[in-house]
Amino acid sequence: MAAMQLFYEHGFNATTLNDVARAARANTGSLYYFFKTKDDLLLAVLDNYVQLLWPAVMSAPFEQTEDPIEKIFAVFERYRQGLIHTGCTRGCPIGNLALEVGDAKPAAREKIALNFANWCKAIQQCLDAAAPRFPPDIDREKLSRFVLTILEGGIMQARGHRTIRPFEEAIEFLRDYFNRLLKK
Amino acid sequence: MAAMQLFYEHGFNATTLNDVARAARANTGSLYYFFKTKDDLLLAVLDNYVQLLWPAVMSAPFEQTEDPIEKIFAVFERYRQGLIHTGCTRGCPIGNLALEVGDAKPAAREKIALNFANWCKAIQQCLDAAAPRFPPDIDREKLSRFVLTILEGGIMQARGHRTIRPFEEAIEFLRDYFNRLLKK
DNA sequence: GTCTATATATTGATAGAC
DNA sequence: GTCTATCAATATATAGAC
Repeated sequence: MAAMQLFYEHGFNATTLNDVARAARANTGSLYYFFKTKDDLLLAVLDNYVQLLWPAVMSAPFEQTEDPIEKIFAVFERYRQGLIHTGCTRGCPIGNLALEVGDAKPAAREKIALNFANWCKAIQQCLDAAAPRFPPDIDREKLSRFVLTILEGGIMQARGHRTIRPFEEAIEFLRDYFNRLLKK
Repeated sequence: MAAMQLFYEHGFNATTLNDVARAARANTGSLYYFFKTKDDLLLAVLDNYVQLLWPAVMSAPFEQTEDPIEKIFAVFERYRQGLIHTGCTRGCPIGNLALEVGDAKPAAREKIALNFANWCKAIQQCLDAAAPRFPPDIDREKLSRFVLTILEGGIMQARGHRTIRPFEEAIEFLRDYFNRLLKK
């Protein structure tokens, strides 16, 4: 799906159907055989991201280590490598779309929320696996959302400053928070 | 400045100069007397946000309490009220622009980075004022960026889910982290 | 400085041949 | 299913009167 890459690189509004068709080595007319409107194409892209969560995001980092907490940091390391690889010009495709078209397109926003929720569920699996090490009053579902908060906020600043440092610092603080949270 | 409000509500690319002119009760032709291009208008808007940091963002929350740490949470409360007031459809105008046009327009990105840096500086003033209560190995400049990370990440999820909860949870976790960090 | 009018390009989308 | 051709609308931007 060529649109996925283009929306990721330039955003939804800045990508024309001409761009999409050219990248797919087709013509604009052909696009409309598959997608009724440009918004429909966006929804298809967001559905695609839902499908890609495990194969493209979680599976590799999760296999790198047995420790559930370290799995989380392996996921962050994957995003860190992505930022470095693009010179901190691109971050999280879902986060980008959340802020660009979130409120204007209800159907898209719901799929964005689903992407967020599924991402958090994967992280919560790790937190649950380490449940005995956490204080009993810690809500691990909320904590999984806080982990995403740190990821997205760190990515945003890395892109804003075009340097990986704010993202790396965010990882360090998350590490410090976990250290203070987890039983020794 | 009408463009500021429109970029905030609909984003940069989704706002036309016609929209801006109409909101300013003028005509598109008039806009070009003040701004050479649409990108120039964006830069002016971002400059405006730099000027507004203290009068429109920091001053009121900072005056609400003497405790420097509570000043920070007063700032978060201000953003929380903003989210609630708009039904979680709008968040941080700088964050929006950072992810929508950040990499495509270098001049804009630099002004976005300046907005981020100044925001963090204000927060760091609070952290420095509470310096003796922090562990000596805590880098308060980095911590100020982590505070922004949590703000922006929390706003993003609040908008994605169209509910204030993720933002409120982020505040709770920041509070918990500070509690664990600060000397009793 | 603000207006009207318009140039030029591009947009999302459609029609119909093959 | 993919193409060519094209529509109608809209975009940014300009020219020149007042």
